[in-house]
Amino acid sequence: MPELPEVEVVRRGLARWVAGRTVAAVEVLHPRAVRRHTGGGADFAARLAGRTIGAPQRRGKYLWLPLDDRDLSVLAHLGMSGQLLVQPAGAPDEKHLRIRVRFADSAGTELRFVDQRTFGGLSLHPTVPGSAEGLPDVIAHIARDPLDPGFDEMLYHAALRAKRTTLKRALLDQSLISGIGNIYADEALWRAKLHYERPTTTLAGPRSRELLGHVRDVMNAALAVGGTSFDSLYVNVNGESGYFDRSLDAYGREDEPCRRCGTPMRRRPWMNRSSYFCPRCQRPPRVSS
DNA sequence: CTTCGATCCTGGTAGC
DNA sequence: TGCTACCAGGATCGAA
Repeated sequence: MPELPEVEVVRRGLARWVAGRTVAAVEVLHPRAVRRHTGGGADFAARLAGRTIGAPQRRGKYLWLPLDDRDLSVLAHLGMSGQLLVQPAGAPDEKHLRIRVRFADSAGTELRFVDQRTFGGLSLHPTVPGSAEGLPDVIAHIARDPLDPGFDEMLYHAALRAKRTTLKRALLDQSLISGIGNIYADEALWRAKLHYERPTTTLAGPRSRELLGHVRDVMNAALAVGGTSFDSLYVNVNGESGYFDRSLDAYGREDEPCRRCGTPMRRRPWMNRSSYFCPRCQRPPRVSS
């Protein structure tokens, strides 16, 4: 499941292998992969052809490629299973190949969007006026992520505490703080010894800063390891958690001993997914919702 | 306005 | 063995 660290690794791969190249032709093989593009697949392909790709950018789990005149950007979201691969033009199509981008140069590689579950996709959007990075207008509401130098920490802490919700819901709220998904939310909460259902209103400033620190730490740790699975013809993305899955302390560890206290970890159904936590280190709030 | 839950999708696997 | 049911989950949209 690509969250911020995985998407950042992909961004770096695109920066190296795709930036500066001019698009020759685009092939949309599955309409769902361009469903966020209002004009449909043919329009997406026509508008992208002939354009030159600028420096890839990222905010949270969103990735985008500004185009030459900065009027439009290609927005990409990997969803749950999306991959952006740089492959030799002659390589056999992947089973779930959804979009192919051919280039007008002699490098011999093409960009492929492969996505089994089709939660992800590509689309073209006007950029926010004055945005140097070519921020697509449709993601202007997405908060900056905790690794962004422009992340406003004071604003975040105040907004978090003003929410009438629970900690994990808030961590997953991309308009409050972006880039966190189910895996890193559970990891950060475990590190902070906080229960996922604790009301945000009860989190005092110091604890909130501590939690944010753990979010950053776990993401940086994952990023450091994720970078190693990169090679030249494969813009990373193993869709999985990369090498970091061996370092997870909470996610997926039901019945395994807590790495701090040895108590068996628990899994609880939560919002049509799961929450993993240590019942001893992460005590539930007194008044549970 | 804010919060909450259902829904989209497909492949792997557990269970019968 | 072959089938069904369930699980993974980010973002969106409509309901409360």
